[in-house]
Amino acid sequence: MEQRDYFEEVYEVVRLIPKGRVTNYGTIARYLSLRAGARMVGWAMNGCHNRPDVPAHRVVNSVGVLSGKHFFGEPDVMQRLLESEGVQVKNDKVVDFKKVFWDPAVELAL
DNA sequence: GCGTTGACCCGAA
DNA sequence: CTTCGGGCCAACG
Repeated sequence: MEQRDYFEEVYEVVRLIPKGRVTNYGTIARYLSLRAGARMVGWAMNGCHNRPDVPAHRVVNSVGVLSGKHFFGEPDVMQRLLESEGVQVKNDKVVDFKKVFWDPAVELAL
C-alpha cells in the first residue's frame, strides 16, 4: 500500500541493529540484494521519521561517518545517540567502526 | 515524461 | 592523498 517491500525490509534490518552497534548502507543493500544500491537505503531512511522505530543513527556510510546526522534536526543529535549507546564518535566518525560494525549477513546468519 | 537531486559505493586516474 | 565517473532507483519541479 504505502510502503515498498524493500523499504520495509530496510527498516526491519535497521530495527534489528543491536545497541552499541552500527552498520552501513551498502551492507544492508547487499544483504537485501537491493540492486538499487545504497542510495535507496538512504531514501528509505529519508522516510524513517514515518516509521515507529528506525534507529537511523545506527546507520552510517562505509567509512563510519555520520552522513545523515544533519537530518536528525541537529547535527549533534546523532552523535549523542550513538555515544549514549556506547558507540564512541569522533569528528562525526564512529570510533572503532570495525568493532561496532554490525553485519546482518553474519549476525543474523547464526 | 525529463532533468536534477539524494542520509551511497566502488573503481580508476 | 584527491578528484572524477558510473551505477542503481525514487521523489520533486
